[in-house]
Amino acid sequence: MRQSKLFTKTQKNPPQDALSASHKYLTQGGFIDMLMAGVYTYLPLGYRVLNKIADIIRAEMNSAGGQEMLMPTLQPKNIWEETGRWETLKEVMYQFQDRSGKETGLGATHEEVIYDLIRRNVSSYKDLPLSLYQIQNKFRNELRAKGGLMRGREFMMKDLYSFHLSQEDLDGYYNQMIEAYKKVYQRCGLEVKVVEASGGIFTKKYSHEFQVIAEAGEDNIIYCPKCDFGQNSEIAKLKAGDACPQDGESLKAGKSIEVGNIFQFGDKYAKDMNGYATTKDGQKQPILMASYGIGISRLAAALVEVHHDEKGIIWPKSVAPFAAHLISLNKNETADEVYEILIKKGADVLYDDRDISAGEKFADADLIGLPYRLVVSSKSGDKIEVKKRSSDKSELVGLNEVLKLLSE
RNA sequence: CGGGGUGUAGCUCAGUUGGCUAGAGCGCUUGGUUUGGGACCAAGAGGCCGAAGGUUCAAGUCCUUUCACCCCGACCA
Repeated sequence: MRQSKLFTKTQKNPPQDALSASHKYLTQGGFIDMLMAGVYTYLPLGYRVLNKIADIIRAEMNSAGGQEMLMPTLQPKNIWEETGRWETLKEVMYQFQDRSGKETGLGATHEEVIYDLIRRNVSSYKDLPLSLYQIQNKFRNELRAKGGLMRGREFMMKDLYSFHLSQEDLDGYYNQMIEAYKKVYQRCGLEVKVVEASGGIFTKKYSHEFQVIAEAGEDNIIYCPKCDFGQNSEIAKLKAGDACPQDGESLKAGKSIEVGNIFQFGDKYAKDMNGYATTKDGQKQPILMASYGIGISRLAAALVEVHHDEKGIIWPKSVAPFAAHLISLNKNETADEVYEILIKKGADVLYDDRDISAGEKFADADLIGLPYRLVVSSKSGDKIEVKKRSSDKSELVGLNEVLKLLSE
């Protein structure tokens, strides 16, 4: 991508009322654009990040047996009435009448939709267990949207639902998903705590949250600084200073960002929505369900909260919108040639070919935060100056080495 | 929804006790000089001062209403 053709430009002045690092840098760098409070356009750079995250999630969900599909956002009242959630969720769900007067809602979550699908399509133990997911925008009428992508009214989410005929089977898959989630965050470059939490108004059963320690977070947790153990302060029986039940380390208290939440519904939906399947020996058994969510747009915000400095974002390689930022200085044609070669070799490069001063290019590169900065100028001769965004040191290397670096 | 704050150019903001044709920096356009950390010169374009109503000879400025955004709280798959 040539930066001269890139839709967005960076802003020299960050939006004044943006306080969190992610809100500030994502806006300033041209990753997102606010349409209304809590509702954002994902601009080309931002959408690339979300897609990188989504691809990692897809890979891990698929290898855990998940099948991707896409459910409707527009939903009828009747299925929500079956579970009583049309009423209990009315604060957070966008509900309205269409022009014929029919009560309709926008999807805040999809248990009702998917369970309706399951009860009509699953009738035998042979069809189970089953794991289905989607990546889609969710709508929640938050009392107060805040922090850019941190808490939106429309936001991108991966939601997976699993179905089982026995609690043992469900437990096993639930634990498998915890491991899959850990892999997702690890691959995205985030360190998470697996936090015990309440099921809220949605389930009486226990649930787990995946929390990233960050000052900008809205949650308070007790956590182990060494392992991934944690408890949400809402339900925590342990205190800071107590010994971690996993490794005995002294626990800490801190603010965190919830980037994932999983929980078991057990047979609630089977009872509310009449979902049963026949077992091998002809018995009718309730189809158990568990839900697993990852807020993708919030995850992107959390990444920025954790990976930034005073100049801008420092994207981990796996989720960066491009692998490298190629910069041409001193109006030389070599940079053009280098760009063409890199593109031909399949490298994922943003090329700053604009006719502006060096300082401006460096400042933009720091703000946008691609993992590698490649400078081609009269000074570098036939070499390329490579600098990691996370480091101050640079070195001159040949084109082949650059290609090797980018393909790692 | 309670508390606090802000709406003036694309962005960040200034605008005095109401007073002439509403300003700056950045960005944008044109021309030129520059080119390793947000360069410089010159000439331009760009505003119903968030909206509606009111007070006044006169409103960006005062009053009322309303809309929007931010922050704290409450809330929160």
